[in-house]
Amino acid sequence: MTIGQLAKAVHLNAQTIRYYERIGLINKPGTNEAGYRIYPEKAADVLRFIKHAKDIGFSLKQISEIFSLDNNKYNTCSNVKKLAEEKVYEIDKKLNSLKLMRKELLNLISLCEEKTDGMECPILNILKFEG
Amino acid sequence: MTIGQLAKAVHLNAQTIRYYERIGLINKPGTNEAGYRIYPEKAADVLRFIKHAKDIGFSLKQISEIFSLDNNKYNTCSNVKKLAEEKVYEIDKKLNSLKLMRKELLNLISLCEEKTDGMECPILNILKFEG
DNA sequence: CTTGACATTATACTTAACTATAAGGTTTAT
DNA sequence: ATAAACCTTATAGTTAAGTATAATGTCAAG
Repeated sequence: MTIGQLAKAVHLNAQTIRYYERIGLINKPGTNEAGYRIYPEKAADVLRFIKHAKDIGFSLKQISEIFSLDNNKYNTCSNVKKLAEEKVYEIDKKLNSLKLMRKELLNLISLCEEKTDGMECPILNILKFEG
Repeated sequence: MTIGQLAKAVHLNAQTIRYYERIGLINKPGTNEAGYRIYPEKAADVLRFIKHAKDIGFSLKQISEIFSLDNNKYNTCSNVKKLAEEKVYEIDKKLNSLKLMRKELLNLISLCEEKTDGMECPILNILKFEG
């Protein structure tokens, strides 16, 4: 498939895909006689993987780290596995931060619910400088 | 406290704090006769809140949205509460994405563990274009 | 057989979030 | 009293991650 078809399939624009190629995040695909990039099915999976990883807060550089093992002659399955395990650990840290933030917000919300007349909004109170 | 002291307390640099003030994320504090910014204790809490929110993937703009209610004469406690509830919802979406990604990674890892001799690394296999 | 929708490269612009530099004023420590 | 370590504003530079533009080539439909 061409870059335009791929772009449509994964909801990215073609520029972005070329950009990913330029920075070495994805491999150069083969081209047809006209020099058009022709992508295999798998390319869409890779791009979806990237989008997904980005959505949850991984940088392109971090995503590259996972992929880069691919270019390394010395990589063994266990190296790759180790990196995947590190990413799981990073995800766990993010999960914990999010859960904490969630709890704090719910806490603020419940303060609001306890608010009685004449009292200032407790959330704003916490967020203001000159309290 | 001065900007330097505040910066040290929250592990940000002073430039960043001034930058936050410039973009309107935080309020201008009062100044002493020399024109030095003098911050109240609460400023550290606010900056910590910002760092925390940033860490888990909120942009400064999104954080501003929470704070901006502060400058709005019409804001009532229930508006603020509503926004906090929306943020909880955003957090929940992030949590779900992260959990999914975690599951996918663990899945890849278990494929590695099932790998037998002569087989290519299943993770790399999935991430390669020309499979 | 030409018009419009695609593709190519190369270069420049944009936004977010800093970070550094310059040119100067103030405070503290010796 | 003078040097170091702070503060001020204003301006410029940086990195990440795109997005847009220009100039040109290719392909498919009427």
